[in-house]
Amino acid sequence: MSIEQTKTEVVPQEGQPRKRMKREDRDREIAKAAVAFFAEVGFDGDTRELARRLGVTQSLIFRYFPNKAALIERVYQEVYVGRWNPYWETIIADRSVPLQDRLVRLYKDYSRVSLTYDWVRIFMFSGLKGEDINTRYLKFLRSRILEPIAIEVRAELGLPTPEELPLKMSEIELAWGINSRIFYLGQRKWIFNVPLDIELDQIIEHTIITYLSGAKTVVPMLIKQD
Amino acid sequence: MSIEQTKTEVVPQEGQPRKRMKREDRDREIAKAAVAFFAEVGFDGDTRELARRLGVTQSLIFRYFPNKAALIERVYQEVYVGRWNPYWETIIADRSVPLQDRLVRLYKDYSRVSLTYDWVRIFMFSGLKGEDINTRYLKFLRSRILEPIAIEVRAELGLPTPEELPLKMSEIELAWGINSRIFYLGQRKWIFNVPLDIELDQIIEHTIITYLSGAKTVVPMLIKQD
DNA sequence: TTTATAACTGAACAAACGATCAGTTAAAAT
DNA sequence: ATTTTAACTGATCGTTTGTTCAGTTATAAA
Repeated sequence: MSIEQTKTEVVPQEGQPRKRMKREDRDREIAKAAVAFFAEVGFDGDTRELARRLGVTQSLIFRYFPNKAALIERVYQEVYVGRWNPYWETIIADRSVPLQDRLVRLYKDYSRVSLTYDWVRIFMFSGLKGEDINTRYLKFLRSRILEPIAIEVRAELGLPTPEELPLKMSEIELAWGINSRIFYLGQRKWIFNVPLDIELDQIIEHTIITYLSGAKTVVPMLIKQD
Repeated sequence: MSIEQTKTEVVPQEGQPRKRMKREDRDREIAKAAVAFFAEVGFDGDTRELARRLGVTQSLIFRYFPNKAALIERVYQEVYVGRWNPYWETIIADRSVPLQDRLVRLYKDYSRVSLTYDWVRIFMFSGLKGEDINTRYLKFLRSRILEPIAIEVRAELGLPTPEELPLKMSEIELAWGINSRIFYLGQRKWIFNVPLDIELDQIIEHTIITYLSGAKTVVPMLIKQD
C-alpha cells in the first residue's frame, strides 16, 4: 500500500496556455493549492507565495475568497469533510469476517487518507491554532470507529453486549490506542522526519494483533471495575 | 499523578516591584516566559506581546537575545535538553523489579515531563517548523529508551540476547507503540481539546499491559522472520 | 551625597503582510 | 466583425513585524 497523495487537479498546460479558467475550475484549483501550501508552511503562509505557486497574482485569490480566513475554512472542508469514507464504518460490523481481518482492513484503508502529508500536517496546524474542527472530528471518529470497535471486541470475547452492560470509558480508551499508534506513524514520517523502519502494512498488522491480544487480557478485567 | 498544573506563565510581581533585575535573573525570566508564550501561540508569536506579558518593553528582549531566532533556540534548549532525566535510562535495566513494574514506573515519570502543555506544544511547533532537533530527540529516545525496552522484552520471554541475535526493526517498532500512545494523550489534552476519559495512571498501566501482552504474542514470531 | 555602571525605555525604520480597487484583456455572445 | 461579459492584473494602502539606537534612570560603589 502507498500513502502518496492523489493529484487530480488540472495542471497548467505548457503547450496550450489557457490563461483564464471558468470560475468553478479556478476555485477548485486555488483550494487545492491552498491545501498543499498551508500543509507545508502552516496557516501563516502568505498569500503572495501561494499566488506565485498558482501562477496568478495575489489579488486574484481575494476575488475568489473574501479573506484569508475563508480560504482556510475551505481547506478544512477539503481535508476533514471531503476525505471521510463512510465505508470504514461498515467494515467494522461485518461479522462474517474475523475481527482481526476487519480491523486490519479498516486501518489499512483509513491510513491511505489520514497518513498523507497534507492530512497529518493540516490536522496539527489547525489543532495548534485552536480550531474546534479537530475536537469535532475526533468526537466523530470516536462514535463512528472506536465505540464500534469496542463493541466488536465484547462480542469477540463472549462478553456482555453494551445493552446488557454499557461500554466503560476505559474500553474506548483502549481503542484509542490503535489510532494513536497509526497517527504517530504519520507524524514521524511527515513532521519529525524519522522514517519508518518496516513496511506500513506490517506495522498495522502488529498494531491490531497487539491491541486484540491486550484487549483479551485487559477488557475482562475492566468491565468488572467501578 | 496529574498533568493539570503544568501551564506555566510568568506574571509581573505586583507586591514586589523589583523593576531592574540582575542580568542572569532577567535572562532566565525571559527564557521561561518565551517557553510559555511560544507554546501557546507558536513561534510566530510577536515579541511585543511577549514583552507585555513580562511587563517590560519589547526592545529589552533584544538586549538579552541578538534576534528572535536565538530566543527560539534557547526555548529548544530549555525544553529538550533541560528536561531529560537520565534516571529513566536506569529504571529499565533494573532486573530486580518485574518488567511490567519497571515500564509503568518509567512512563509514569516520563509523562510528568513530556505530557505538559509546554512540552507537547513546543514539540509540535518545532517539528512543523522543520527543525532537526525533533529528529535528534527521537533518535536519542530510540537508543536510550526503546532499544533497552526491546532488549528487556527478549530477556522476559526467554528469547536470544541481542548479542546472539540482533534486534529486529520490528521489535523496536513495537516499542514505539508505547510512546505513540503516551504522546497522543498529551496531544488530545493540550492540542485537540479532547479530555481523557479515565485517569492517566490507569491508561499507562493498560498501555504497558497491552504492550507486554502483545509482545508475548508477536515478538517470538518476529525474530523468526527475514 | 555623588559618581559610575548597566538595566531599561521610547521612538523610529524597513520589510512583509492582508486587503482594496480602478483598469485591462481574453473569451463568449451577438 | 463587433459588443458584452467576466477573469485577471498592477499599483497602492494601512497594519504588523523584527530590529536598532540614542537617551533615561534605578542601583550600587565611591
